[in-house]
Amino acid sequence: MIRDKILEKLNRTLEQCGERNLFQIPPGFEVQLEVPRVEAHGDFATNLALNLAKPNRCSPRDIATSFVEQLADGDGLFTGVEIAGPGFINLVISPAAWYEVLDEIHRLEHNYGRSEFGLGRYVQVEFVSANPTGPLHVGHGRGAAVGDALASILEATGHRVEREYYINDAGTQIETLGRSVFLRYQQLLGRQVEFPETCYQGDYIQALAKEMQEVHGDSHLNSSEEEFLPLFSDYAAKSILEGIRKDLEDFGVHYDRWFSEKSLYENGAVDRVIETLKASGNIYEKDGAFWFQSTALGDEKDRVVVRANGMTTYLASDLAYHQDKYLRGFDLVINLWGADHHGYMERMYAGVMALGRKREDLRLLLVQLVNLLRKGKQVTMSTRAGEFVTLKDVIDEVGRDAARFIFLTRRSDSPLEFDLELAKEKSADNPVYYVQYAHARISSIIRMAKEQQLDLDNPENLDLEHLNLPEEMALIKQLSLYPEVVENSARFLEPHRLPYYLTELASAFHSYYKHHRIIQDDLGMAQARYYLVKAIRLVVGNGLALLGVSAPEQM
RNA sequence: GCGCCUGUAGCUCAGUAGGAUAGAGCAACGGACUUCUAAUCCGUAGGUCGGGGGUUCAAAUCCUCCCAGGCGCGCCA
Repeated sequence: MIRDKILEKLNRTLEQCGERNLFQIPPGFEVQLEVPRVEAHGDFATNLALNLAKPNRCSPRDIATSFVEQLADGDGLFTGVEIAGPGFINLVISPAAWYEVLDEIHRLEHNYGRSEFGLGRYVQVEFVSANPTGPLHVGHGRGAAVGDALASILEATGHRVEREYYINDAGTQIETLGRSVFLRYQQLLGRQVEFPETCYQGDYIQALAKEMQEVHGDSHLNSSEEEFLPLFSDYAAKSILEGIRKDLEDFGVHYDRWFSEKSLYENGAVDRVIETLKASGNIYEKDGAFWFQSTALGDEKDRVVVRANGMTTYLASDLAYHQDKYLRGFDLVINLWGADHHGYMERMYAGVMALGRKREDLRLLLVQLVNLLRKGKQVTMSTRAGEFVTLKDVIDEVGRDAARFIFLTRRSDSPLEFDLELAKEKSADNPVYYVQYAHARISSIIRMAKEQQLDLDNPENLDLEHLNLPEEMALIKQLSLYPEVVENSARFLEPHRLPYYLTELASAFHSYYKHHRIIQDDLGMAQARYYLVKAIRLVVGNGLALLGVSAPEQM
């Protein structure tokens, strides 16, 4: 990579400067290299002289001058080195070095953009994890898109990744679910019973009740709670979970593991983690309950893990769950949570630390709410009343690619406005088509070249010197940034960087396409441009793949 | 009251690890299809980066106070 080459050169020069006592270099000093916003400032710029000025108590420009004098350029990487402004060193890279980017892309193909950044670190991404008490809604879709893309990006950067869904199949909400279905079941059989507001109101409950009636007839009409509850709860949760699983599959999200909360109770993991934390002094008894002393680890108050009535809280199973994660060997555990859980974050970090891990071994990412709109007007949703737009509805209406792209084109911690009408529009209003269209257009060029039986793929007579337009150089530079974009998305756990990059790349391509012909009589020129556009297609395709969005050859 | 998130163009959002003159899309206005896909392109206009202070050679970015919006503060999940 060009960036690495430059950095290496700069660091070597810096070392020389130190050896010759031209100026002092503080220990741990790192050279910063950036792509300047303004073209006139070169292809790359470094502020090293500015940063070294203070420790050396002399002017940045003097440092820059002695540095540049030492900067040997044997291999002709730079065609310009300039000191500018307060002391920036601006570097212009030779076209030959830029052309190598295209060779690299063609050589690596689908591996272009992959890196060893993660060094085999074993990472778990747990996302969606919606309670199996109702179908997935749009908000879950956002979590699904973000979690899945993030996992893919981490994979691409050398991490070993597992995608996991945590099933909250224990606890009161599952009992409520079973009770809800049972009450509807009774109603179906003609019994007048009251259906409390605390029960799940959605139509899907009726459907489940009907299924129970079909299988069991009226044999449970008079069952006691002890009898009906496990049966109805189990059936409903399993059935809803199947629906969730299918919705996610249809959305293109595949999990490596579905982890049952109930299993943590059944195999004693919850009891074990409580005992462990008691032994380590992190859990104490007060008022008949057991408390996790999370304040010692940064939380604002201590939290109950075992209630006075002997029941464990949600935190207890979550502690067991996270202990299990680390026992499975994950170096890093990432959880995507709905924004309404943010009050829960500190105790979870505290929990992880109590379990002997570092705070950084857990990363909790909040996915903010989705505001569903139709033609700019808010679509009202109320889970309690059972009125919500399900993920399935949205996918059916706007399509999987558009939905995923829109979910990913916002930072996940800021609320998202999702306009159903806009998402369906096939225009530049809708960036997903804009990016896909670039891919389709290039595919079309390739088809055309094949139809005309043009020999554009022959490496023998490929001469990249034909690519000398400013917009061609700009495109190559943009392509060279792709690996960094992927790496930074992984580093900061911010998948949204990728769709932005792809939109910009597509924009540069569309403009280029409009103004210059690829296929043309000048075969040398045609061949060079063909090489360039095919590289663009590869990068667009690679990027879309990471986002879980298809890259169509025709639109 | 306390905590977290957010505040950038009319709207939706970017802003790369503190860098040089703050960006894109949409909407508005004006243009471009006998050509490899017009789901496209070109141009114009639009800003006190919520506000005040501070740190720095340099702040949308870091610190602090204030304002506004969202969410959360249970022996609930």
